Amino acid sequence: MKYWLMKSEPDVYPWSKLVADGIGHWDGVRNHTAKLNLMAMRKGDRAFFYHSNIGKEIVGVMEIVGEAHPDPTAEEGPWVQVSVKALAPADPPLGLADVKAMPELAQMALLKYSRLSVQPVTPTEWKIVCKRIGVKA
DNA sequence: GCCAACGTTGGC
DNA sequence: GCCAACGTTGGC
Repeated sequence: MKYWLMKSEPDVYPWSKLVADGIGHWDGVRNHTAKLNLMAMRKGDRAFFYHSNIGKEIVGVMEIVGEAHPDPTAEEGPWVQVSVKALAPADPPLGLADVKAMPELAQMALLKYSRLSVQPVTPTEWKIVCKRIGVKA
């Protein structure tokens, strides 16, 4: 199983909307590195839901329930989306400032590649973050 | 509102 | 193929 972190601006698509929807389609990704990560996802992988811009915190955990397939919102180019399902909310959420304050998370892509919207998380990082957000890893 | 990082575009 | 200009993301 692989682990990921996916960003969404909460005024565009917040965690609460995914919870309400049940299953969500992660579309709109227009960056090649992010696309490669989407294509590497497999059913059963887990991902953190991160609110960018507003909140700047990890707010929940998702499961990948549908592997990469064509993104219908893409007007040109072969972009892809995946399907996700909310598993558990972060209680409490883990803010960007908290991540920065934890030396053991200093290598997270969240800090190193701050503009990448779909990024991998190592199993070690996954475990550490889960512990902090009250979610069973 | 500003700025750093970084991707994309277009002239040459 | 290089690089300047420009656009976008996202933190502060």
